[in-house]
This record gives sequence, C-alpha cells and structure tokens, in this order.
Amino acid sequence: MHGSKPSNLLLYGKTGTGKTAVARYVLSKLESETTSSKLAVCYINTRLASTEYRTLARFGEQLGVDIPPTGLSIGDVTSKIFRAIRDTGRSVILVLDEIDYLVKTYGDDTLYQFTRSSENLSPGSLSIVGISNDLKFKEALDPRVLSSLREEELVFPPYTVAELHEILSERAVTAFKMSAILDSAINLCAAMAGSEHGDARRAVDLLRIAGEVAEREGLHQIDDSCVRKASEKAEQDRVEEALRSLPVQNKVILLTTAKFQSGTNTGELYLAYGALCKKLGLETLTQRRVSGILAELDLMGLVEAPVVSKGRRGRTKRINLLVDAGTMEKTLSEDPMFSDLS
DNA sequence: CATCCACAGGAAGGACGGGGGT
DNA sequence: ACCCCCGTCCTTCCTGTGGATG
Repeated sequence: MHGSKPSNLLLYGKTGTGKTAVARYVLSKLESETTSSKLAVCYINTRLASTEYRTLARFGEQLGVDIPPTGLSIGDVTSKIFRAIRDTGRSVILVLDEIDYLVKTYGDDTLYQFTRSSENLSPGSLSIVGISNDLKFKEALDPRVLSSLREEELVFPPYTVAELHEILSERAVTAFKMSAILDSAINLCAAMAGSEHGDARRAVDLLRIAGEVAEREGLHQIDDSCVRKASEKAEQDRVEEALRSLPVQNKVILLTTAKFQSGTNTGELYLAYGALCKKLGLETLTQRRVSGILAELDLMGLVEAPVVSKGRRGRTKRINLLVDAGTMEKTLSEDPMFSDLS
C-alpha cells in the first residue's frame, strides 16, 4: 500500500487446510483497500496451468501482456513480463499455488529469475507468494532461491476433528433448517474428514452431498447413514470422472486389466492389450509406453501395479484393477470407441 | 551363493501441430 | 520465407535389479 516491495512468502500445509483460501482472501482485501493502480495481484495454480509456459502465459495475461498460447521461448516470455512490470512501475504480487508441482516438473530456473530480478524491474517490483502442500519440495530448490523465497514462512497445520466440527456446524446453520441435520451426522462428517488428513474442503463437500442424499431419499433429517452414502458417492464420482477424462490408450489398457480378475503381469497384459488394439483398429504402443501408462494409472489409484520380483522368473509389475470392473466398463462404454463392448 | 529372468525405468530424440521474430 | 521454439506423446536404446533357483 505504501509502494515498497513486500517480502516473498512461502505457505505450507496439506490440502484443505486453507492456504489458498487465506491467500486469496488477503489479496482481495488488499485490492479493495488500495486505490493505487500501482498494485497488481496475480494468482496462478501451476498444476492447473499444467506447464511452465502456460503458467507464465497466465501471469502475463493477468498483467495485461499479450502472450500467444505457444511459439515463444520461456526466456522471451519472462523478459516480456519483466518489461511490462518495469514500464508500468507496478508492485506485483504473484501467488503461485502448488508451486511444488512447478519446481518438481520444470525445475527452479524461472523461480530463480523471478527472485533475483529486482534490479531489472525498478521502479516496479515483484513479490512471490508460494503455496505448497509438499513440505519436502524445498530440497529440490537451489539454496539461493530458497533463501530468497522464504523471507517469510507460514505453516498451516491440518484441522483437528474439533475444528472441522466447528466449521461444519457453522456451514450447517446457513445451509439447512434447524432440525434438518443430526448432530451425530456432523460429528461423523468431521471424523471421516479428520481421519483423512483434516481436509476441510472434503468435509464440506461431504456435508453437502449428505444433504443431497437425504433430499433425494425424501428424508426430513440428515443422519449418519446419509453421510456414509455420501462418502461412497463422492468416491464413486471421483472415479467416474477420472475414467472419463482418460486418453484412449489408457482406457484400452484399463479395459485389458479388467480381463484378469485375479491380477496379471506386464508381459501377459501386453499380449492381451495388443489383441484388443487389433480388434479396435488402434495402434499398438510399445511395451515401454504401456509400462509407463500403467505407472500413471497406478498413481491415479485406478490400478495397483507394484513391482515384484519372482526370482529366476524375472521382475514385473503385479497388476490389479482397483475399481469395480462393472462400473468401469459402464463408464467407458460412453466413449463411442468402446460402445460395442460386451 | 552366483546366476539370470523379465521386465523396470532413465535418457535421448523424433513426429506432429502449434506458434514466434525478422 | 526462413529458421527457431513450444508441449505432447511416443519410440528406441539402454543399463539396472530382487530374489528364487540351480
């Protein structure tokens, strides 16, 4: 507000502990209390932006710099942005949400540029607020970047069950009629979310879905069973959404794993996969790629594919489908490619 | 107790469709 | 028109390896 450069800041904490909410709230406060046009506030979630380039492009966009969706080098974009900040003389606050993702996948070069750019930016300035839910990501950072980034540091501890309960009660008052929810249902919501690392977002979602369940079943009150059903439904929705957004080849591989109820291994799966591709008229990928896709599916929690050693008989992935085969086939048959699947 | 299987998974690079600046 | 860069998805080539088996 006085035109001096704020310290860089790092926010830590697991998902659903309020890092993003707090950051956005403070920024909006700041914006509404300042009349100066010398302040610019940008918020970018680097994981949603998906690449380093797009992160920068969004940053530029929010500053009013025209950046094409592709075509420029990272360096070009950076200098374009710096020039814009210098020429307008603005104090820019850049919030990088899920900064750990950016650093892990693309390294800290850009961050390094950002943290030591102050000379090039005068009379403007750039401050970075990094938000991370991975406490270990600091290790991957160049010590110079780290020391400048953590001029200030703030840790968000997970919510306790009691705190979740308080949050949910508050929401329940505005969301429902007085007698429409049992206290035990709120307790259960809080307990379920609490046992899953104190994620407040999940807790609130759970409460909302429980309300929807009760409504659909024509109940006058939300009870424990609604919460349990809601929890199942939330999980189901997550899985179906994940399935739908899968690339074709990943879907084929998933369908192949469903053929082996008692689990399989990489070699066996690859043969069956090849056959299915032929039947569908699709290109068959290499085993290397299939192995990579299996690792992706494992990461998503759709299959389980730990590496096991069978001694003389080699090492392979022991592959098991983790989602219900029926649900999966039903969801995937929405894709015209697989519509004639029986 | 060394051997050797059946892959794992890293590195490098290519094809492709999208774009620059000059 | 020219030569460059971008991300995505994939291939090719490669070295590495846990542990039952002989």
